[in-house]
Amino acid sequence: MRVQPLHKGSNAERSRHRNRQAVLGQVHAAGAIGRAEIARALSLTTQTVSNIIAELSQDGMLLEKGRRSVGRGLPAMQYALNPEGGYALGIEVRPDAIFSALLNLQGQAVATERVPLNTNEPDHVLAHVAVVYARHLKQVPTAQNRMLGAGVVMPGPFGKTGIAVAGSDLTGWQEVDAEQLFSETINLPVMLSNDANAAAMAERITGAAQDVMSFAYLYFGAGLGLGLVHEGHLVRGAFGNAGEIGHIPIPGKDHKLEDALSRLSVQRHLHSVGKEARDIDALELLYHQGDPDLFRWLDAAGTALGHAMTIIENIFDPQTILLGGAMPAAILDHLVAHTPMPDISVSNRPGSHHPRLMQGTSGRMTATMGAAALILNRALNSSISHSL
Amino acid sequence: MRVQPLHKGSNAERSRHRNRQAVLGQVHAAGAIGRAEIARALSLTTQTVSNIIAELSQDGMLLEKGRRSVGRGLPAMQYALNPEGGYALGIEVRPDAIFSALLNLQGQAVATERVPLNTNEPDHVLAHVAVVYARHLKQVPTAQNRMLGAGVVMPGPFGKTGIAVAGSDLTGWQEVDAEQLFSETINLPVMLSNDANAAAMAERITGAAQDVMSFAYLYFGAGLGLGLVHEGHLVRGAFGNAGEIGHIPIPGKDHKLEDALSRLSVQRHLHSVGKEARDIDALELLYHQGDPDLFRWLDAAGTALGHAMTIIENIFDPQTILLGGAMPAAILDHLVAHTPMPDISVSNRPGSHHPRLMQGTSGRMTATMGAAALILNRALNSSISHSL
DNA sequence: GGATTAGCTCAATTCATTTGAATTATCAAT
DNA sequence: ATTGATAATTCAAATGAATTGAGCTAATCC
Repeated sequence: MRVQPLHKGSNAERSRHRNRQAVLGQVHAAGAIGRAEIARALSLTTQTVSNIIAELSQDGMLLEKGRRSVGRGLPAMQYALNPEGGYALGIEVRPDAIFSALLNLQGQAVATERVPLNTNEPDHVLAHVAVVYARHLKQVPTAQNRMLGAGVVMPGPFGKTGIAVAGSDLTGWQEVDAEQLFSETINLPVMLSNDANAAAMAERITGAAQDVMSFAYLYFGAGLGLGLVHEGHLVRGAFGNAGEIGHIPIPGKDHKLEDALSRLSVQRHLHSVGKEARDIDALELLYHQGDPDLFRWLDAAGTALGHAMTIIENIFDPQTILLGGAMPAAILDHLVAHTPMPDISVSNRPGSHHPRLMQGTSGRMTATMGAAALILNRALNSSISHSL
Repeated sequence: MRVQPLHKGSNAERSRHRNRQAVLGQVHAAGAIGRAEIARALSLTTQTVSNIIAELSQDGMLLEKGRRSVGRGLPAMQYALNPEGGYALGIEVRPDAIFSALLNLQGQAVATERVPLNTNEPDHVLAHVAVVYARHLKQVPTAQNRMLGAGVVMPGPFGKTGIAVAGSDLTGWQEVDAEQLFSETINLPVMLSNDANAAAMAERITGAAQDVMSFAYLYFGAGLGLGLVHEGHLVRGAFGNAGEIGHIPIPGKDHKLEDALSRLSVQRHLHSVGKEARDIDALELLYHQGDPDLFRWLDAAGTALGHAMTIIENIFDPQTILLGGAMPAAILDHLVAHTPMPDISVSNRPGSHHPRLMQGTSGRMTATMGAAALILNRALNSSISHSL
């Protein structure tokens, strides 16, 4: 068996590529920044950064934002990302629909769409994706020649495993190389991921975790997912299935974590008392009405969330845990505010800079935009050389 | 707040440094390998690799191992790591003793020592470490000018947390910068880590996980630790305390995982029935005698191990989980052979290349040698530029 | 025994960075 | 208001390390 090298060798051109990315990353992180400051941060000379910035401006990736005087000396010309300098497509394939979002370089959605599906077999899905993508490009003509790639979110786990997500699985996707298929269909580099990982990346690019290097993201999707970001990079696991936290057994009456902590769980609980909450809005309404059954569920969910936190904190020691996904913001708020912090945890430390539990982005499109964020992150943060 | 860049910029010299490391890494992974093959693996030209190999041979890091004919063409000159080309010091500080090991570039221990401690306060420990290090250098004079660095293992968790390891904590270490202190004392670059992470690195450098990029290592130390290696790199967590798995609550009569699965646990269990097993050898003896009390513990431990596996596999999705540390090999063997694999897991996949649970290195020095392996790994595998 | 294949080296070239000097714009002190 | 210090930036030359292309060597294949 051939042992694959961790990292390829470096040469002048690969250095330039890496430095371009690093410069973009600095600009993204700072919002607006001058050449000399970037040079200091990257341990490069101003001359080098100057050359790279000239190149990036030429390519339309950067915009001049005027000079900013901060003390003595020549005020530095500030540069910012040109939002129209690059675009990333985000595709989320669900059993019954495709969600799609086109993000610009600053992570803003410039086009979104939802396409219902009759069948979710590969050919059918791919055809719809091609059509949606074409529609986005027509809507945003600037994106035509500036596509960085596409992120695709599909329900995990990938490959054959002991977990069968009854009913929610896609048919006919087990045996195919989805990344390859999408890449051929839309003629872009594709990154495949599960919903939680993608959502975590969205938080890192534009959301609550922009300056957080290591964090965990508990994501309410169909079940309960976990996105792990360690030192700025996704922890995907050897087979891309890291973060299937919902299936972990917990002490208590419910068998698995997601039996107590998921959208399905709350819907089942409400159903058992004769109430229905078809979607996020319905749940939000019940919450604002102070529905006692919903609050009973929230109590149990909080306990489960405490267990999840103990596990995540002790195994992964993140700076913070974010809570987000397809839940009403009010419910996420409530959980963040009312979940008792576990004592027995390496994260139970005095004087911590970040709260241990924070609210992330809420809503239906979180994972879709996260899919695109996977690509943006690669363009702005990647230390791994692109496959060229 | 200044956002620290993920990666510094690159230039010709940093490229060379990186390429040198990459070449060393290839040689280490292959055992013996020719220039052209390295060049292919790293996407460099043979000329470049040739230059680097000449440099590394000059520096005494590589040895020629004769030509190997594999087919047509000029047989390639094989190169291997010169074991005497570099050394790493491993220090393990325990409450009552210091363990120390000097490893050569191939990961073999060329000197080991155990120094009992009266007190484990910083000054005292540092003085002993300096003495032991000097003794090693006298024993292995070649190492004098070829020290790559020192790895130090101390009982975690680091910093103030909600976990207090009653009695096993070191006194006076909470407020000091241990890495800094060790580095000043022995005048070497120092990497600080907990036992499980270090042991995991040892498995990757010389042990059962040499060609495994992502794995988890369950380590029997004082309690139960977890070392995580993801894509060849340790996952240390934001504050260096990742892997404190022992404190996770599990379903069942025991509160925490390490109440059922640790050396302390088996000793307590045996004590409760009037038996004593002071050390590893005593445990091994009981095992070979078929002691029914020990086997009762093993059954419970296996159940707990199953829980641990479910958590690790579903959160981290590793290629395999290794079991090692300060336990008799026979007991590790037994656990590996008799633990039922959890069904509900992303790792429960047909046709997997690695077994889901494997036996790692057993014995008292595992973590100590792992400490040194942290340094070797940096020299052979690191993608992160050394602080120069 | 000649053709083919593969490993390796020499010398020249190329790429991207660094170095050092010069220029410009601002602040601060006289 | 003038002068000096400071900082950002650019220009041109030098440097470091990789690539390119030609040539040599030692195996196997036919």
